Amino acid sequence: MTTTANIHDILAKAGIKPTAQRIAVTRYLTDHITHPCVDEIYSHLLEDYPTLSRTTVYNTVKVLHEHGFVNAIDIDPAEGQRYDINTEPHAHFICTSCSGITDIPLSQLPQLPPGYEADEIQVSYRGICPNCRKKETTTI
Amino acid sequence: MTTTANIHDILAKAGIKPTAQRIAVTRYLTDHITHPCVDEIYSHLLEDYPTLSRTTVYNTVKVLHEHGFVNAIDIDPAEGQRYDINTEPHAHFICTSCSGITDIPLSQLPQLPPGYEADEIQVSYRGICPNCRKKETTTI
DNA sequence: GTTTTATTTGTAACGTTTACAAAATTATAG
DNA sequence: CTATAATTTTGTAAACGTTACAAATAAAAC
Repeated sequence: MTTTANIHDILAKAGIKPTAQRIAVTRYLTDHITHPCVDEIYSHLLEDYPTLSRTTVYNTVKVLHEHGFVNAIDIDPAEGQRYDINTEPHAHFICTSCSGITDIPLSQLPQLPPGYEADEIQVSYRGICPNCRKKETTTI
Repeated sequence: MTTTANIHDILAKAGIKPTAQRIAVTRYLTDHITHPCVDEIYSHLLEDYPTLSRTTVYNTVKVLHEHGFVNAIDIDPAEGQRYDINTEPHAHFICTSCSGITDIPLSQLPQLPPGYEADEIQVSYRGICPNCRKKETTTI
């Protein structure tokens, strides 16, 4: 279980000053593994931190990303960048019907030709998720 | 070889009225497989089509995408969506040093769990390309 | 040739993100 | 403990890619 105290220590150990705002953002990301965008994090935290600024959330996810604590995932430029605290290699399935994002395990990573070395891999699928396919066939 | 006449017929056959602008945009994409963004297409075509509108380029790539003639690739939300006339499954290697995008063959597609069916797959790597790695080791 | 339809154009607006400076907070030194 | 310095947060303004929309243009249908 990732408590506030844990997050405090993890940030401090990485040289990131563990301010209340940074802990809150990190906590939101660990508690909501739904690949939220900045605005989602911001509006949810606003209830508990009424003075929170959107810029602070942008700054924080940037710091977290630079330290490798989160992955920035490029799904749709139109709706803003999303962030994923799960940095284990895995794929994302984006349902074109319900817009839901499902984590898909990657049994084996696609290989790169010799000479290339990757720091980050992103694999994303687009299609109809099993849930929406079910609805389609039963209601139509 | 893909001539203007070819493109004309391909668009017409798909039910897309082959206007001069649409042919020009499609031609640019077939001649420049460098995954250009809308603005790149627009500014290059502006020389030959001085009245061309950015909106027309947006409209055209949208139509081409809807008909499956191009893939929209999500690389960096900050710099706009890129388009790829090569719709064969392949990966993209983005060099964090020179920002170049290299096409990488995909020997085998990552598998999806049962129940999922994908219309589109995107695989992207981020790292240092062989070219930049060479420069690093020789100049430093 | 006139009417209808489709396309192009240009401007305005939208949403996400960055730049920036002022305010607030936290750390450091005496 | 107080004064100073450094860092962080905040809020506004601006940048950027993109979309909405209506007027202008071009093409098609009759």
